[in-house]
Amino acid sequence: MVTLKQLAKELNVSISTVSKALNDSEEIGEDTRKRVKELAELYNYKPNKVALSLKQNKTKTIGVIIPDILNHFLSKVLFGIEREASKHGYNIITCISNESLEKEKESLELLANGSVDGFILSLAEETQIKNEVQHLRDTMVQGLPIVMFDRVAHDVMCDKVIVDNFEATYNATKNLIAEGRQNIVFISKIDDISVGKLRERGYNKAILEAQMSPLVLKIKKGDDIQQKIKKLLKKNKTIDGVVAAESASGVVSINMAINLKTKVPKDISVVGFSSKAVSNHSVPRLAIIRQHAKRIGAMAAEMLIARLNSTTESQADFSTKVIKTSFVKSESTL
Amino acid sequence: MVTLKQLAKELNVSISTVSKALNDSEEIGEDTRKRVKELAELYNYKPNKVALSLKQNKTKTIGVIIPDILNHFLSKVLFGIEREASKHGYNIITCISNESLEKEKESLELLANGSVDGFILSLAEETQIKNEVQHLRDTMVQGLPIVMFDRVAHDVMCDKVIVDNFEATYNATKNLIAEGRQNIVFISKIDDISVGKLRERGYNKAILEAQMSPLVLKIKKGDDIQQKIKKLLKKNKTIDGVVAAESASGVVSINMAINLKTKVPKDISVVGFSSKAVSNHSVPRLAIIRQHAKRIGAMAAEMLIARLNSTTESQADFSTKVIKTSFVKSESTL
DNA sequence: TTGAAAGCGCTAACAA
DNA sequence: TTGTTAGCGCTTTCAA
Repeated sequence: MVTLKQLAKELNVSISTVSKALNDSEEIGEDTRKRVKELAELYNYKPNKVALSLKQNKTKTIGVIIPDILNHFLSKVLFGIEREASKHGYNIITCISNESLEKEKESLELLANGSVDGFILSLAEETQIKNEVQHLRDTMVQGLPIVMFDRVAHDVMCDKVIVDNFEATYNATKNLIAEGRQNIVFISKIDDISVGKLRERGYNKAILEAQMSPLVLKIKKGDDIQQKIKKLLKKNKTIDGVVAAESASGVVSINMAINLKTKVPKDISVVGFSSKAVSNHSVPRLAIIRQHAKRIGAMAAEMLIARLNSTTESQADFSTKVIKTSFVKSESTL
Repeated sequence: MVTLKQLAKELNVSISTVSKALNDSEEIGEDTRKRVKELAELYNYKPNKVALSLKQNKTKTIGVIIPDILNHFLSKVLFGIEREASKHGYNIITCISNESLEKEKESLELLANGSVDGFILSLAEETQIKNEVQHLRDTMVQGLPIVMFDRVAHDVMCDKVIVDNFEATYNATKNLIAEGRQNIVFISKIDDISVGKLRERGYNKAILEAQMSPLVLKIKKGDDIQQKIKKLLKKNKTIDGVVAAESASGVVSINMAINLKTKVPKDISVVGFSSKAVSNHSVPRLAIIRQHAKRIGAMAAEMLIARLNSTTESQADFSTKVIKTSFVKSESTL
């Protein structure tokens, strides 16, 4: 890489002259400026990012820590973050906690050494189970702002972007009830994390309000999801509605129901959190609760960048944005 | 963040003493070393990454440019890269080209200013269509090594990690033929990119060798995949085999066949490139050609890091690793 | 055993 | 209009 020094030497001027010329300083004479710029162009000079970061004490880089990149929702959020960040000239360094508290801590510490200006993160499952948040507080105390999304720690003061999980399943369940469904089951693979619990609660509330009794199927890591759902449907022939906490449960429910000669949506309605792409994986398509993942990511990035740009160390003005889900009907419900 | 300077001041020693003490230099006396380390511990001192990068002229950061993060295969590769990189103390900066040549160029240039030590990338669709590679060569000339994976430019000299696409579909198709299938169709959403073409060629070769005639369905962006496949199956009642270039085509084929009262695998066999997770999205499960995405990512990272660590500017020893696919049978074939 | 000083590449206050 | 200098945080050579 060419440096200012080399340009200066070749042009027989000082380093600062070159620097100023390239930054269009008024101080520099027209012809000098031109000469400098031409040579810089010729050599394809680009200011060294690292030197700039050191000098200006900011890196224009955001640390993103997500629990699982294979999760379609999370990778979509990442997409949203990347797009918004890059729009503002920020890069993102991505770390994957793999649902582990230890790895989350490690990544946070590792990047809190000047590598990034702030963080966007969604908590690891283990972090949520153990409810440990000290590492998050420590990071903020060091002057690195954090924006949490989706799986947030409510007792840490910071900016947050969340989804109306409770309302979403509450409404979805009410919809099925309004269709006349009598025996609605809630199926979830994400029973351990905060958002999973909220979704279950929303379902529960609607069921109890309708004086029905809740029925919940929890699918654990390593379970054969097809077998679990098959068993459930075979055992409970009266099930006529499914609310799924994530896409796999929804899609498999439809496919398995059909395999068992149940008509969808005549005999059973299925609705679940999912994306449009995955909803294609069943015929009929899954009716989906959309989370607007990209918008969540963009919003998180926006909030973080705004905070990084704000001069005032405004302490207590943290805000929580709720991105409302929307319901996309399909042929899997009446 | 605490700096060496602050520690030095508080301890009434020089900056270099502190630096040496923390790096366990032999030069420093036992007790001084201890005092320094204790205070550093107390203040949770961490060496500033940016300063180190500037000094040592390397960032321990890898730039990863991928065309699409919502693609399950690509995000799995990313996962593999991240894990391997982090094992070696490297961070990754992720840019998403969104299949655009322009964005790919931009990202490359943006990071080639000292932000990263090298690149791992998979080409954007547009880059492959226009077959433009100058930006890749330019980057390498600047001294930044590149490792390409999956969608590679064969006429750029660099390390590569690829999949045996041709052989995979050739063998898969031959398997279907061996089952006695007579009318096998190839379905693809990724007709425009190199790997898609290779997969089609593998299918073609097997078909022609068996003296059958190839039948190919191409699904374009924006197409309704369910409708396209439905139409195909309805029109060609004799289709008894499907080779899918990616998971969606495979899964939808099974689901749609069943919807049309075709028995899988009795009347029709389906096999396709996919992952275990997505193969769950049909009953019976899709028989899959596994690409070992994580291993591909890990291998790419390994190759790049090896090159970064090699002192010799060994020019002509670029290598291409082929990660063989494996076939995972299921109930969607005989 | 410790410290001073140079230098990585850059910007900016100040001097000429 | 141009140049000198200091400094961002760190390592390392050389001097004390």
